[in-house]
Amino acid sequence: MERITSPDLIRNTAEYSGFFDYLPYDALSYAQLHRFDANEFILSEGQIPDYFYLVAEGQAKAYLTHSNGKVSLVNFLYAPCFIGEMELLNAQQKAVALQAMIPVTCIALPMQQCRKSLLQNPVFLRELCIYLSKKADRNSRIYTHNIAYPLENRLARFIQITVHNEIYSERHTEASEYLGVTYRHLLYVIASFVQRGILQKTNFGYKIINHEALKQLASQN
Amino acid sequence: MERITSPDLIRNTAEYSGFFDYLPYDALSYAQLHRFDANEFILSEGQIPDYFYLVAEGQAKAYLTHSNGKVSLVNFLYAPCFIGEMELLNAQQKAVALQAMIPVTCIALPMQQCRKSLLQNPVFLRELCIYLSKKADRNSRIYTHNIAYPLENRLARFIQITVHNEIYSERHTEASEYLGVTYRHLLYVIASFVQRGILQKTNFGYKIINHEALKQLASQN
DNA sequence: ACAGTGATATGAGAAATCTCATATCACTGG
DNA sequence: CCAGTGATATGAGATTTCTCATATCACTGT
Repeated sequence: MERITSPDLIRNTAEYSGFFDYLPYDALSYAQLHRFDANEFILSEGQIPDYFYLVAEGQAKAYLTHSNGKVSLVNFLYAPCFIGEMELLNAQQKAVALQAMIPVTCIALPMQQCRKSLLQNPVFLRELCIYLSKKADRNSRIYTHNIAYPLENRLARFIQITVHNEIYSERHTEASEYLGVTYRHLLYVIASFVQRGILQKTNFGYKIINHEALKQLASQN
Repeated sequence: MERITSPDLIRNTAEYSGFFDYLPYDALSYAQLHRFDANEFILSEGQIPDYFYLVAEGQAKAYLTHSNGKVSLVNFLYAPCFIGEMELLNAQQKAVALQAMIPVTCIALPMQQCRKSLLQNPVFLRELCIYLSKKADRNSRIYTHNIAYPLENRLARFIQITVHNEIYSERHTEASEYLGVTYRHLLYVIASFVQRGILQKTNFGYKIINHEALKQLASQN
């Protein structure tokens, strides 16, 4: 983790990410930038964070470990988002692990110094409420969809969400974790999509050939 | 739905439920009580609520309809909780349907008159943040558990959560909806529990006979 | 009393998903 | 260059879960 304390850089980042509009001025005066490399752990599981993070750039994945030792991917976090809000609110549960998937840049606010100011600021609290309510809603819908549909529909949807330049290139290991199925089963369904002329394997991923069929599968929601 | 406007009754309810401590006084002056009978719809799907509800008593279930017409149970709501927070925050997504499972009593705050006051009150906003963050966390853990474990573990856990006086008596229709499995499959696993001496069928539900075995199954998390 | 409706219960075959095994490829560090 | 590691890919059998069908029970309203 790299720490940056240059006020100009912090301010630029805050403005660029949109966080500047609702951060109290005195909280911002304590801010640092924390940069994490890809694959670095932003937080390990159960760790109590010293900083409230506003994720300005990057994405991460959240893990939790079940009591039988099995590790599950909970979800992906995409900037702009928050990390540590439960601890900020003194409402902590056992923290999940967070691992950067690509380089991640956070505006880091030390909790001790900033908690009071943040928790008395209605502008900030409203934004936090909006973020949390959307997060809760989105997760509920994802969860409900996952329970209701077989993998082929869920994968189609996942492909639509993650496709870039017509190419689906997520790591199967991560996709299977996220979709809650075995690697083998994911591969089986992908092979089925290829056999059905929906996807075509290329050197750098899978190209979507039949958008309509994919859309049909994805829209079973 | 029954409306009550008696200030004494409203105040008593607010105090009893704990909501009184963080409702702005001026919001409370607009409050009503709304009472819903069991099975009554508190909100239908997609309905934009006129009131922000603080659920003081009772429980409800939340449904959403997928694009293929399939209806899924999203989760159960237990008092004390909120209804309509996304609309209050002007962050509405398509609303889920909410149906009372038992009689439900809500403190009803008209959004138009109360929004401004509520959204400027740090005490209220903090409570809302805490509620939303716990809700998001709890849902994520439930979702992750559901994806990671087969039905027998999930059912064991569900039984532990809902058992009353040693008796599990949830309606199979609701349990199967909630657990995201077919009725038949739920019945199959329950029959398996009975055959294994974990549960015993009685006239009014299933009695837990082997607590240790149930605990073992439930704690695979 | 009876029809209608929702809840409960079982059997059987089909389909989705898991588990295990095996192999190849790509990248990294020594 | 090579060993180690993680990612990708396939086959096959086992297990979990779904679908369909059927029947009975309990309750409600006419």
